[in-house]
Amino acid sequence: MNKAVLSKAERIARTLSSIAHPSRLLIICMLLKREMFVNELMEKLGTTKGNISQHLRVLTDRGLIGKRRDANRIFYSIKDPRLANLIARIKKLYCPNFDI
Amino acid sequence: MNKAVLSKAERIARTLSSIAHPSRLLIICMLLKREMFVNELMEKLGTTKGNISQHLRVLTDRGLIGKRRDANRIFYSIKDPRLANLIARIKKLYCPNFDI
DNA sequence: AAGGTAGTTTAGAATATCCTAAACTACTAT
DNA sequence: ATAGTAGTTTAGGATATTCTAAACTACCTT
Repeated sequence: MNKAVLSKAERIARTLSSIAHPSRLLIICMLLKREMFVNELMEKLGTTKGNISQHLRVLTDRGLIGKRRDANRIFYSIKDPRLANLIARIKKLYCPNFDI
Repeated sequence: MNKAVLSKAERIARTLSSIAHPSRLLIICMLLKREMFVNELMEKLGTTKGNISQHLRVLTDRGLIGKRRDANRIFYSIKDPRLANLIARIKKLYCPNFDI
């Protein structure tokens, strides 16, 4: 197997891995509706701020989401709106009645 | 966060995880073109048969691929052809020039 | 400046994933 | 029956993820 192909597969796999976690998938789904700040996400997901912050960093590092500060809140949002289509297709294929 | 929603997110994440590995992603891409048996995949990916077999089991357990035996070869193939659309979209989004 | 609110980072333990090597099973051919 | 081919399974160690708890940074208000 060609080396270039392998490294591309690695890149895609790395990006997919960032989506392939229940909390991060839910974060993405919520952010696709509107930008949110950490405390909001924390309450919705029922975990700690530290944990949310770690997941947000994974998504930020992979370039899926971005952030902006407003006073002492930090708002997160989806960077590429085409992600909506991908998520929609994933839902449709693997969990048709998943509506969040 | 609703418990039903969480378990659906877990199910989707679990499926995505099975795709989110370089070797398994490449296996899926190759199987989307035609069914293949283990030795073929092994040569293409340049790894051991044991390793390939383990990856194939992950994909089989998640229901992404199926198998049939022909003599002493076991042919693997994609179960749901709609997976092609999903993979195509993933490629387009995260690695436009990934052509395998 | 002091205290409160919002978020990040770090350290560490628990768990999961991955690869290798070797043993094992299933089928085929002679 | 024996040997060869194709594939699976298991055991293990190595590495990566994940969560929790606690410390830390940044901004705001009074």
